[in-house]
Amino acid sequence: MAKKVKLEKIAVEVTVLITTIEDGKLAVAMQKRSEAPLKGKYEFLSTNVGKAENTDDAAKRFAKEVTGLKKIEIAQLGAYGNVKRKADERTISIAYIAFVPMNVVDAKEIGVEFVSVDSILKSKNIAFDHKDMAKDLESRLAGEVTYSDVAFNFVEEEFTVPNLQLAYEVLLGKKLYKTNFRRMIMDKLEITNYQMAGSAHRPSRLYTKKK
Amino acid sequence: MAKKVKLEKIAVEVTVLITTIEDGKLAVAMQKRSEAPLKGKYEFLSTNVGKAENTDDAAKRFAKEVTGLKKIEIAQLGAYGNVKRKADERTISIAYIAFVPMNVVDAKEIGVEFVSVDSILKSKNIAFDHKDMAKDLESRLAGEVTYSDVAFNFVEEEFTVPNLQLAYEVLLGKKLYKTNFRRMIMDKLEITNYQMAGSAHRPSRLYTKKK
DNA sequence: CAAATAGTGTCTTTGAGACACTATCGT
DNA sequence: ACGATAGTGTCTCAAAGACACTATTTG
Repeated sequence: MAKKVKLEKIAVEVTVLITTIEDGKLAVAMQKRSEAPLKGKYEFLSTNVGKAENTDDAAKRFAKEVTGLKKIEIAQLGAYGNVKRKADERTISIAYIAFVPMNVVDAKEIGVEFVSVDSILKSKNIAFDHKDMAKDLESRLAGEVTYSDVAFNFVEEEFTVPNLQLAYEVLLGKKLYKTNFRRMIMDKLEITNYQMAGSAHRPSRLYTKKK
Repeated sequence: MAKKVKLEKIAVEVTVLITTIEDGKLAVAMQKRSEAPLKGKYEFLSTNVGKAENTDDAAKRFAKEVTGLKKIEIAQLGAYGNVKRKADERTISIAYIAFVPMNVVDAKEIGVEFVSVDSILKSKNIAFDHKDMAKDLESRLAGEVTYSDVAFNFVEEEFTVPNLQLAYEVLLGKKLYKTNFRRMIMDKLEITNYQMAGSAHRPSRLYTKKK
C-alpha cells in the first residue's frame, strides 16, 4: 500500500461560469484581462476561496456578488488541475456553473460580457484552459438536459412553456415540436392563475415547477 | 468588478475511487484507517499530487500503482472542498473514478477491500465525506450509462455480451431482457473469431467495441 | 439426453415525431 | 379582419418491453 506523505499546498481558486441564455444561445459571462499575463485575452471570472469558506459557498457568494441576484443556483463543473494551465504560479481551479435565468441580468450593468459558447469555442483569444471549460460546460448541459431538470435553471420561478422550451432547445442544440414538448413536460408543471400580456398575440400562461 | 487578491494555498489530495463490479454489484476499493484521526473507519484511497504532476496524471499513476494494471481508464468525479471535511488540516480532495474491469484484480493481493456501494451508503463507519463521494459515484454512473459508453469500462477489451449486459444492469440498477439489450448494443460491437469455453452450456462469443 | 446459459424471431405496447387545426391577443 | 404566437387533437412511425423459441456446450 502506498504510504502517505505530507500534502503539497497549492494555490486554489474558484472559477464561476455565469451562464445564461441570450439571443437563443448559451452564453457565459467573460471579461477582458487588463493585466499580464495574457493581457487582452478573455477569461471567465474567478474568486479566491476564503480561509473558512467551503468552495461551494465561495462560488455562490461570488456569483451573487457579480450578478446582484439574491438567489442563484450553482453546480460544480469540475476541477482543472494541469500544472501549466495558468501562465504564472501553479493554480488549481474548481469550476462552477452559475445559472442565470434568461433576461434577468444586464451584462453592461454588471460589467461583463455574455459570450456565446459557440464563439468561445471558435475564438483564438481565450485565456488559460477556459476554452476547455466552455467545451465541458456545453457537453455537460447537453448530456444532462434529457434526464434532469437543469433547463429549469434558465427560467424564472414563474415561466411560460414556450420559454422553457427554448431553454431545452438551446441545451439540446435542436428545435422541438411544441406539441411533443408539452406532452413531455406538462406533468412536471403546475399552472398559475397568471398569464403574460402586452404582446399582439395569444398570451402564454405562467407555470411553476411542481415540487 | 471584484478585485483579485492573493490566492490562498490549500492542501490538495487526489482521491481515487477504484471501482469495479463484484458479485453483481458496484464496488469500490477501500481500506481501514490505521491512524488517527478516525482510526478504524473505512476510506477510499488517496495520493498526493506531485509538484510537476497534473491532477489527472496523479490519479492515473496512483490507480496503476494500487491495482498493478498497465492500462486503466479514469474520469473525474468532482472536487470536495468543504472546510471541515477532514478532521485535521483543511484539505481539498479532487476525486476520480478508476474503472477496473470485473474479475481482473484480486482485492486480497493488492491489499484493499472492495465494498459495494450499497453497503457503503448504509455503513456508519465511513471516514470523512467519502459517503458523499459514493453517493455521487452511483448517481453519476447511473445517469451516464444510457447516453455514454461508461459500462464498457467494466469489461475487458474482449468481452461477451452477457457480461456487458451485467455491467449495464448493475449501473442501471435493474434487469434487462437479453433480446432487447442485444438489439440496442449490437451496432456498437464487432465480433471476434473467439468464444468462451469450458462451461457446461453454449459458449458465448467474444466481441470488441467498435471504434 | 438433461441442465444450463447463449442467442433469435416476433408480437405488443409505449412514446416520440410530424403536422394540421383552433384560441386569443394587439392593432 | 389580420398577423402573430399560444396551445390542442390526432395520425404515423420507431423504439422498448415481453416472452417463447432454438442453439451449443459439458457431464
